[in-house]
Amino acid sequence: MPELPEVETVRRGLQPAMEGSKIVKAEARRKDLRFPFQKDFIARLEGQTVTGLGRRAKYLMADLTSGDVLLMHLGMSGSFRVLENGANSTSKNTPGQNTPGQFHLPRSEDRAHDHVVFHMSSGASVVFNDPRRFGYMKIIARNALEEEPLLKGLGPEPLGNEFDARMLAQSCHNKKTSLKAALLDQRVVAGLGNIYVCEALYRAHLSPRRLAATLATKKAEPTDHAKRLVGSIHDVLNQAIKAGGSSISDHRQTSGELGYFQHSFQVYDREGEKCQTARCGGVVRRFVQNGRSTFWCPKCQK
DNA sequence: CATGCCCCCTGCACGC
DNA sequence: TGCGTGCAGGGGGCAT
Repeated sequence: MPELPEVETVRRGLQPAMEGSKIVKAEARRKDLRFPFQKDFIARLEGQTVTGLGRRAKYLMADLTSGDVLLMHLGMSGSFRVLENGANSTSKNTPGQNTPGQFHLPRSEDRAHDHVVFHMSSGASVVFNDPRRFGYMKIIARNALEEEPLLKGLGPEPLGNEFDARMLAQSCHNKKTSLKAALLDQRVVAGLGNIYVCEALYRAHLSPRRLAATLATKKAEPTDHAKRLVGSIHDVLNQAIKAGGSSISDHRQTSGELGYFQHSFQVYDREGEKCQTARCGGVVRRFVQNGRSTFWCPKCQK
């Protein structure tokens, strides 16, 4: 599921359930996700109030009253869902349904691959589900965030103020890789993934095979290509966020609703289809680049 | 240092 | 129906 627009959609969905609420109980239902949970993972969560839920690149970051930050990554298949007034609710318990002090999900809501559950004082339960377990959670002291290896090398936010054509040209002018590989590199710009890189390159009419360095002049000044590309990245991300992200396979918003930006893909997963660019007449092709599928129109992306 | 490849894991679509 | 193969939104770790 999760590139920047999907993670941002998740953040907005979790905010009402988590911000300002206390984590009354936390459950880790296995010993690891991609990495083992820290030994004190549960202890550092229970009793803490979430004061804010932010996002950096594809990471969610929950600020806790203790001064810790809960870092969460969705990997390839991670998703959250919010169960309002779940069986953990202390104020709205149906008599006989729950033993006081116990925290259970309604039977019908307990699914395979539910690995982490936060029972919030609001009565909501926040459930992390991740079949492939490429996702992970890690608690970091806020004053140690700057040294955190997982975050350290991240480049600028693509929708942030520092990311512009000048900066993109600057970070690409010495690169020997393709434009596709450069945009997937989270140190160049943080938050794009395979779908949105394909879409942005298509919309900018730039070939994924083009050398990244061609975004800059010899003096590392941005070319028109760089300016066009930054515009396309902004456009595609903003449109996707507005659409609640993309639901390919089973990505859901936290409410369970589907995102719908997948219907707006112009090249991704459209191999063999006619190019949508006016008067192009090309056909969308697929090839493997750095081990990942690239979709593009060889006729109008140069 | 930069680059590219392998691999972690499960589920699903496809061809036979 | 069942089985084998390939592929999937990411990115850490390692060889080159």
